[in-house]
Amino acid sequence: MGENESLIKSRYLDVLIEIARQGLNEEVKLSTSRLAASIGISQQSASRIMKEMEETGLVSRKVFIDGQVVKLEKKGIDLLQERYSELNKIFSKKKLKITGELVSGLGEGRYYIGLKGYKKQFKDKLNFIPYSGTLNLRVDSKTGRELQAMSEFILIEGFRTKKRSFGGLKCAKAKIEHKNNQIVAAVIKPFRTVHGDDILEVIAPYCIREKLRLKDGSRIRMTI
Amino acid sequence: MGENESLIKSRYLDVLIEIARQGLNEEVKLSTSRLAASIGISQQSASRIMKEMEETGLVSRKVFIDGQVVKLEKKGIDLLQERYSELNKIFSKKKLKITGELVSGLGEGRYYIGLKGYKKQFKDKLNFIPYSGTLNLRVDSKTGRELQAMSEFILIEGFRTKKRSFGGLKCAKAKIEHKNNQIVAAVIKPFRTVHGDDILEVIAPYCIREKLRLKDGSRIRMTI
DNA sequence: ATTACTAGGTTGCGAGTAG
DNA sequence: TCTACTCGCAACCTAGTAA
Repeated sequence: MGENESLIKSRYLDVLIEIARQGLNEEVKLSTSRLAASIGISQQSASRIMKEMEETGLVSRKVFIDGQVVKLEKKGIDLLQERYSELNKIFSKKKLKITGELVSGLGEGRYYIGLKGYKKQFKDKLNFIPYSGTLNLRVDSKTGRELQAMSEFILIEGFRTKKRSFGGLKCAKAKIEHKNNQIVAAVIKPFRTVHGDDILEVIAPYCIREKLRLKDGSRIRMTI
Repeated sequence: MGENESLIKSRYLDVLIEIARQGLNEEVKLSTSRLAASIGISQQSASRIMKEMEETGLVSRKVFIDGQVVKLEKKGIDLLQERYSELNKIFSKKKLKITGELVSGLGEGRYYIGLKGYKKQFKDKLNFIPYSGTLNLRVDSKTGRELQAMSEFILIEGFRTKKRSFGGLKCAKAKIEHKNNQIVAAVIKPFRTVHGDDILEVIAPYCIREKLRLKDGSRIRMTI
């Protein structure tokens, strides 16, 4: 029944790159033995793979008695571009440097963070179990908005108990900088909150306020 | 005899990317089944592959009874970065747009291009057999220098006959733009030349001057 | 010099399952 | 849940070779 086997073998990517090096939008001469040598397989395998890639529509070929020319097809170029943008996302993550001033909260953070419905998600998604309490930081509102504009948030889902429902929140892993050390933490942004953009709620595996002997007005630096 | 098998399987790259998405320099939780699901293999294969990658030194792991955390090692990050820069080179090749004015040459281009020692290399490396003659283009010297500064040249080696030796040259594939068509060509840059940076010698599969009915002073546009 | 077939060995895969 | 073992079978590899 010839199922639509559209899974692309990882190996194909090596070949696509090898072709692309020589030309992205043109026919290039690439013999099976040269390809074989450059990606470290046998000439026979190179031959088979190029045939497969042609069948899959990644490349088109013109095979002659004394060689072949090959050209990347849209599907092949798309695959390369997808990989490129994945890697781009990984390596060009721009770090946000934030400086803020410690302020008093209302103390309700302590209550919410402790709830099981959130706690398990924090553990799974942030990779630490937060201390039951939040650190409230005042930042200038430009920085606050920049943070809001960030795309890469981790989502913590809301949940409901018999008595009431609790809203979701998004958060971003952060590192608090302190005497050349970095302390793992996270900024949380509840979807429903009383705070404006200029107040950040920060959680961490333990009580930062005590650990770093901070008091209201202390300045804290963080990277996100 | 346990040879130093340091060939990296293509599949490993998929895994490295998957880890890197979650954190480049930190321990991340990544269960074998979640990895399996996200790159489209079985849990068993994911388990085997992660073990292999640990042995190869691409990642380090801490395996617990109920999961594992994994962290990219230098070798793993290097591999990702290498790939990234390969793709970067491919996609961020900045195209040079050149406009020039046709001028008369000394006619010696015709002689050199025709020599077998060059001709075969042109065929192999440029993918066309050039018409025996060059098109001389005057460009402004800023453009000329930009071209010289380009990194990606194809090298044509010099050679010697019984009588004399002929010097090498570098060249760059180019497209001549003419009435919405692009004509394959190449700019050649002999290492020893009488021309300054402001004169480009262009070769093509046929006589451009006749084909496009050009005469001295005609303006030509090219992308490299 | 090419491409690519066949043949037979090797590696990789994942279902089943233990811990 | 988790990791990871065994094992049968499928996929993949390359040497030899034809064209």
